[in-house]
Amino acid sequence: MKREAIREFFRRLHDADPEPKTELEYASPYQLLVAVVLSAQATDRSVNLATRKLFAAAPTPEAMVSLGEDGVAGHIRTIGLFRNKARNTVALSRLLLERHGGEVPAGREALEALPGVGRKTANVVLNTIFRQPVMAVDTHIFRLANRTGLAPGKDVVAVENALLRRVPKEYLLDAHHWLILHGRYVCTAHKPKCGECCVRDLCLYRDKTA
DNA sequence: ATCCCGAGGG
DNA sequence: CCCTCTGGAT
Repeated sequence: MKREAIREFFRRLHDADPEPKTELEYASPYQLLVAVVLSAQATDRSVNLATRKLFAAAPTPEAMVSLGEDGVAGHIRTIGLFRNKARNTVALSRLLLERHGGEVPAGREALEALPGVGRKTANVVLNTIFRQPVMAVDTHIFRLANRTGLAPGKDVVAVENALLRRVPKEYLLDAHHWLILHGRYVCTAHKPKCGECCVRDLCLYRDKTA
């Protein structure tokens, strides 16, 4: 996609949703971190159903450690990969208390040192909580970047770097959420809704059937 | 490359 | 039945 087309692409997403934000429910940086860890290979809707119960029982890292793996698992059983996620949630909470006074660290290295936190989760926290201009490339953004021709790449790191190079600076801070939301509701994996897409004319794909 | 792993949609 | 959902660790 050409430079001016990319600018127009984000201009339209901005007009449609001037202040995009995550649909994950959370009441603190700690809760956002946990919610993102739980969101791997799961829908936001199912994560929110689980975290409502989980955060009511354990709103802080101290309470999460007390609740324990089995206790956490009991609240998140309806999410896929729940055993790994329960283990990581407790271990991560323990590490936050030991190394960071129970606070969420603002650096990539410290975040990725936490169990269950990889590059994508760290980028979500850095962007959403600390408002840093980074790109968390998840399943939606990877698909959309390649399908539209916005920022093609073989793997997620290649797409991340392509986006950082190509997204205009003034849109970079919110680009993550615009792309996620567009991928979730319009540019879906199966049968994308090209008929109701505001950037269809800029897209490489342009579904023939819609 | 493989495993983890429930719910919802088609 | 199949695929997908804001991945990470081994």
